[in-house]
Amino acid sequence: MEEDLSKPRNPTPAELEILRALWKSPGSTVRELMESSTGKPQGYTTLLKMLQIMHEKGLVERQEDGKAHRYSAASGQSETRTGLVTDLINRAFEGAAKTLVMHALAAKRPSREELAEIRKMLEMYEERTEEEPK
Amino acid sequence: MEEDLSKPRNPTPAELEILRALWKSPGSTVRELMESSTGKPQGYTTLLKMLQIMHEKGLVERQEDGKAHRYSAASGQSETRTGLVTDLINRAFEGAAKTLVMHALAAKRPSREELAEIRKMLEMYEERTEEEPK
DNA sequence: TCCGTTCTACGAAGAGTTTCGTATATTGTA
DNA sequence: TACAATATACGAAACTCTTCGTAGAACGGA
Repeated sequence: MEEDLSKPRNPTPAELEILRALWKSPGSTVRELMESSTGKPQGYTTLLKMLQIMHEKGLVERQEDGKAHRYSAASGQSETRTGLVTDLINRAFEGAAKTLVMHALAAKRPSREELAEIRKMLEMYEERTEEEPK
Repeated sequence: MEEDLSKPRNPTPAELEILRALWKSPGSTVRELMESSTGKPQGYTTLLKMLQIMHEKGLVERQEDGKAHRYSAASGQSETRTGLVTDLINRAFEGAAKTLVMHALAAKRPSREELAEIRKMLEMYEERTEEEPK
């Protein structure tokens, strides 16, 4: 099968786990990621192999540092999150963000403060949507 | 590996596609699903095999109808959606529904009407959250 | 220089997902 | 009854994801 290098695909669960660590500590070596890992313990070569594959896929960038490599996420956390949400909205919510939002609220019951923040964002979008009727 | 039949796992992408058809037309036969399929064309036995596997996993129920089987989703659309959203919130948003909601709005720009509906839901949750401070 | 440490590279195994070919049973009809 | 159509069951191939063992290169200290 061909590889599509034009746009980065959404990360798999294990890849996302690694990206989370890289967003927190960009420019980490494999060893550093190993030692700061909080998830389930992985072998060193397992993590290395994942990073090699992610590099082939274009999910991470790396630079040499002595004999080791330092890895960073190729896309920002926000972009990646948007990609994941978009995929889920399309696959499970027929493209309707509204429906996903309703289920998110039902699933996680945000605190009063969080609800207020969401409402603030919402009002911002309401104003903006009025101006651009596309 | 052991099978966990206690709670239904989240469906895979191909499984979700089938579930969407079953929520729309419960009690469908394989042939009916084949013919009403809008996605990419699948072979008959491919779809049949998927349904057999989903039956083993407990994702669908089936009843005999003559020599054929009629399939229905084992869980409702809403439950399944909540499961998928919960998984994504945990894996990519550190458990914060608020952050996912913000990205969903950014990704799909809901219409003015949808925004108003979301805000209405939000206000409902704000009231309820006030009453139950857990 | 030699040895131990630490790194990358490579290959492959195991699990899960998705696809489909083939075999077999059942039904309805001429 | 015999045939054609249509159904399920079964097994395996192709693909992806995840894990890790082994090999070999590079570095630093005794």
